[in-house]
Amino acid sequence: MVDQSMKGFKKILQKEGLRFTKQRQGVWDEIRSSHEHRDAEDIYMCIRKNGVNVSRATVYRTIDVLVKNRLVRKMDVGDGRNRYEPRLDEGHHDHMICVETGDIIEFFNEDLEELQEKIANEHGYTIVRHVHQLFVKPLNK
Amino acid sequence: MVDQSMKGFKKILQKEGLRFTKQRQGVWDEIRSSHEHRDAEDIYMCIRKNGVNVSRATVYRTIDVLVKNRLVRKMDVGDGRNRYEPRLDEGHHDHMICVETGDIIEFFNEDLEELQEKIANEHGYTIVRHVHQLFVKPLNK
DNA sequence: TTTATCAATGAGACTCAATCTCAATAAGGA
DNA sequence: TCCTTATTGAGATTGAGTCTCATTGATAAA
Repeated sequence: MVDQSMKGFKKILQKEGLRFTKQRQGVWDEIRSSHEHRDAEDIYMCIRKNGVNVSRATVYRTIDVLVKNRLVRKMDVGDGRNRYEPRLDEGHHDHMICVETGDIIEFFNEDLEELQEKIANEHGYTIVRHVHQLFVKPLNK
Repeated sequence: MVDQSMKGFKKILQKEGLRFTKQRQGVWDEIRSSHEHRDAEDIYMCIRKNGVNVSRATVYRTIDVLVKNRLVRKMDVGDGRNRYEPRLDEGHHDHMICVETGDIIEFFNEDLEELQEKIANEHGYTIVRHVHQLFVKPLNK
């Protein structure tokens, strides 16, 4: 099986006029390896644990490229540290954040997406991107 | 006409066991004076321009009290600086941010609110608060 | 009024995620 | 191999926001 997402990464580097280095590979490998919503420090530490020598600067720089090219999604959870998740082929979703446990639950609702666009249109705009986070607590208690 | 919102502010300070001082009054007066979405530095500078001697520390501390007691709404626009707007009696709304001009447009849609709660319920949660921002661009061009 | 008590303030130190600098290093083409 | 140019990384810097603590101010008790 061909490593499709690494191919896509190489294509993006090429498009951006950037070289393929083991540091950049390390960053993308690490982010791809998990569907969790992780912060830059966590990603940085894990790459080093895997034996790839990399600096924080390079991690941030590479993440910027990945975010720009939609291989990674950046999310601001409101605690000062951005979180990152790979955008493989699952399609769009938003997040629900449990205020009691910190759990992050993904959700997607087509009606919601349509309604948002409709609201923007009514104001003379079209949506470029959106941030939608529900801070929630469990129902049963 | 009685100054209703200043009364509310005094009541809140009392409830929190805090004294009514001219610095705190200055912060609330300044935020109340405009419906714009301003950052702390802007609010701080304006208070000083109005002749009230206050420090950044006091501005931040007072804003915290106001946010906690829902007299002020804190919003993270994603550029590192939080914005604040007074919560007078207009009720809830979300924001649309124009990526071309930086304009912030307020909107409210009942269906959207209901749909969100429904989605949370389906996952076994209830909404405590939510962040919903549409980053948009003008339709006509 | 005097004294005691405790909250409030503010200047500046500090935090911490993220960005920037720039000398050293590595990649890739000829 | 040599050469050019991008990349890297250690550490400095930034900037919003928070914290410290000595001083000030308000209130209460006597």
